[in-house]
Amino acid sequence: MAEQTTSGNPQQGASGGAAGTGSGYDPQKIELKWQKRWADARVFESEADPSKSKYYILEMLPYPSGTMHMGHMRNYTIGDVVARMKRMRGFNVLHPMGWDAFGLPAENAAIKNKTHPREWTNRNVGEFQRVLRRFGFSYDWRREIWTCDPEYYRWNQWFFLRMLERGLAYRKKSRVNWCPKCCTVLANEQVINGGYCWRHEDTLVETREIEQWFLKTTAYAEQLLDDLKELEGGWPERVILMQKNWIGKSQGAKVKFAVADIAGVEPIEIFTTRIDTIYGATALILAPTHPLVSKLLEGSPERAEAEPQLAKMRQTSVKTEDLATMEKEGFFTGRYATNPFSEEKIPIWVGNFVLMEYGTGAIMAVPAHDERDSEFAAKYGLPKPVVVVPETQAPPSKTEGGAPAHPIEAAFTEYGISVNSGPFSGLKTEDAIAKMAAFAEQKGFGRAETIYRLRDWGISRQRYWGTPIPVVYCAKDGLVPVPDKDLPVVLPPNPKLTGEGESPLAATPEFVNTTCPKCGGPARRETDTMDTFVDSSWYFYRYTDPHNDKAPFDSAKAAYWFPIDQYIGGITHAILHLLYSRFWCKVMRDMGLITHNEPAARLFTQGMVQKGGVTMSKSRGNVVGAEDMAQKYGADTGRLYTLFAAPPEKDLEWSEESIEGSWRFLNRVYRLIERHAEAVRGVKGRVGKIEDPPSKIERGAPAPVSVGATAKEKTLLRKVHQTLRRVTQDFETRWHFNSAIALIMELTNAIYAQEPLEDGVRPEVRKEVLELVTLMLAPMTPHLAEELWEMLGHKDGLWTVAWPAFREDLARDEEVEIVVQVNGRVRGKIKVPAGTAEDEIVKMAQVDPGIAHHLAGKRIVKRIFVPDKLLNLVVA
RNA sequence: GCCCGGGUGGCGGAAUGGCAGACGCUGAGGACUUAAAAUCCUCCGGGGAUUUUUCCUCAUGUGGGUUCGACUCCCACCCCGGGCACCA
Repeated sequence: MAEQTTSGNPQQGASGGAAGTGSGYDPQKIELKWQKRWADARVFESEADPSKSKYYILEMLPYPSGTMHMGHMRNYTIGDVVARMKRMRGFNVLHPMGWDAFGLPAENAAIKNKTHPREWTNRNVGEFQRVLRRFGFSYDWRREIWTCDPEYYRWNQWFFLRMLERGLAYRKKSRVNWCPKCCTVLANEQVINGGYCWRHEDTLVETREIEQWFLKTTAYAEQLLDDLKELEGGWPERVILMQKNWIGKSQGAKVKFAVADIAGVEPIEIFTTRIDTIYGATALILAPTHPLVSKLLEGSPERAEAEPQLAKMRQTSVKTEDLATMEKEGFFTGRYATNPFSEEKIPIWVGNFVLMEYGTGAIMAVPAHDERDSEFAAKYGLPKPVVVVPETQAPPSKTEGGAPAHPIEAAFTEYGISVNSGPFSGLKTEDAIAKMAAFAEQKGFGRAETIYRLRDWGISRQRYWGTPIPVVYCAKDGLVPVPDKDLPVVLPPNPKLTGEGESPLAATPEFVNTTCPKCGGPARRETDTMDTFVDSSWYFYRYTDPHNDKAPFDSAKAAYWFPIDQYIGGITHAILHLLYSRFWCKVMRDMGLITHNEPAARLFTQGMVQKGGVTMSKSRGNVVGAEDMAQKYGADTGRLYTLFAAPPEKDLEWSEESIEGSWRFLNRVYRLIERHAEAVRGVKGRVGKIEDPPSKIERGAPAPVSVGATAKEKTLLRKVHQTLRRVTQDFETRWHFNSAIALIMELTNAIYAQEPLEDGVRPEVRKEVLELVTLMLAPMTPHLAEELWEMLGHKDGLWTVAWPAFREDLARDEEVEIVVQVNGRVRGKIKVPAGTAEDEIVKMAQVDPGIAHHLAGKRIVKRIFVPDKLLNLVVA
């Protein structure tokens, strides 16, 4: 930003008045002026009103950290354009903003600077607020939310208690991901790149066993999957797919294998999607962390050899990315299990590729029909009996037992026909799966079952800057929920934050020591705080009723505003935030707070802003500060460029050179209107108001000159109404803001081409044209548009004005250019009055010298005619 | 490995079966100016023909296909980005 010191510098141009750009466009002055007017007129404040059509548009709430840069602004700019457009379209728009204000960075900063996390948070929120206001976004600031406000997080606690009552919150000891830098537990989803902390991408995550609080997201697995259907068409396909994969539904069967030879050991339960291949199982393989492993090794002849290997497997860090390529390793436990179908004894192994977290932590190995098992079997010399053959390859006979003459090399994993499978031989795979599962259930050693990859949501964090979990532990009464009337359980004001050892709350006696709500005796408070994804799982409901102190929100208000009509945010939240929000919504529905199934009807994921080919971020040091931007060019130029440089869903490469183009364009528009403002000021202009019905808005467009219009006037009116038609489309249906801006630029160029307008264009036509330019820009560059609107002689602010309706009669072309092709190649163009008949155009084409010589000596065998557009003559 | 995106001038991008490269940036030239900036105008994919006007031809990652006509639809492949991944 610094090296631009030519006198074309907009800052000089702006502050120096007419110098620099040669126009009086001074964004610093007009932007502040209009922001103040909007605030004074309370333009963006809205209330639930069932008599009005509502539109709830929401951008994901930011985590206020560091400097706000143009990467942040893209999200809000897109949202603001849509919000303002919908306002102009007469919708009652809810467009709120708030702060994801709890979280680790605040606490880490506090540790580093020996301050309180609140100070860091306050400072950052202050900066973010200032920048968002500086950009003129149309938020209803009365609804602002800070998630670290006790009046907000008390409802996190309230929800937690409700979930506890419903059995959706529970405590269990579990292996957790522990980040040594954060000194806290991470959710599985916060472990990225196969074993690294999501905040410290260079820090390997360890595992520890701790008592944790969980929310039972798995109880809703089927609904979370099923209701994705409701989102089709409204959410990006890939987000739906990512959610689907994350939930990971898998239909199969669980089967119990009895352990042979040793008494008192419970059977080993495996999960398989291919129970039909069970006659081909040549081993059971357990996860290294499977609870039965030690029991099996006890007294086993293989124990001495096995134990060191087991120890090694258990400690190997779980780097998932290596997992996929890692050599499959295993060892024999010295024990055998009985295949309940074949009664065969098969060896029990332990394998490093079997995951305790998925299924039952144990599998049956079927080397002939599974890739991994095949690989494993090859390495350790396990047999590979074939039990399924392709349907095309007719089974020789219902052979009983015995492997085929030659072992197969590759595993056959497709469906086919069962062979060598006892009474199930000869069945098609689908039938075999159904019959064998039924058989297992009938005999009591198994059943068909559906499992999910989705796991319960671990919400415990051993940190200070989050929502305290509202339970106490009493020696007499055990775990006791804090009664609603005692909420919120507030954070102690002066914690000792060291970043080491136990959690800060545990180290604060005045917080920990309390009395039992049941017996009044001494008790200890829970010292874990909640994952901040809890805060963001329902904040958009609070916006509908932000100051309610009786309930998280009023159901009637939520019913009016919900579902969110348009949610906008980064693809980075495609899984976690959205999945948790969907879960929360379903829980609230089951509690009777709301009636809908899904919180957001439409989701838009905008692309990232990059500089130098990488995503703009503070840590990469390639940010373009939003405030610097506003100071140099003004907010409107920043907004316009962000919209113009790329379509909103694609990544945007920031270019200091290109932005000059947006700045120049706005100046060009300003000069144009400045030049004609005086002459048109007294003329009657547009009258369409936001609250008017569509028919009146249409009439609001003056029909100034259908009689006696000059050629210039016709050209201008046609161009402006054609532009309006296409821009309206780009805004409403496609969100192609970049091409909408291109169209307005083209229009501006066309107006300039007709200068001097005084010569042959009456003031009322000039006014119509300039007003439409202004209105089309209004959602994108609202400050400039207000200023221009005022210059054009309007007393009422633009916020009272409706989006204009285009006039079909004015947009229609009188003369069109027909493209003439011969055999599909363009050979000429003919200008004709609109609506000219095909035959006529063919005649003209045949005598057109440029076209005629392509037809010479040939016969026209076919004609394709697109009225007012194209004629294709096929010749032979 | 599987699943999504995407590949168009020097650059960002436009064109949802009908003139490929709109619009903007960069660059070149011109006007204005004592000069510079700003502003305004013109040109700007490759090759070829032509004295100019102009005409032909190739070109949207590669190779096929459908069609009167393909950046657009279909098939195969290559490359780039993202997601998932011993999921039993």
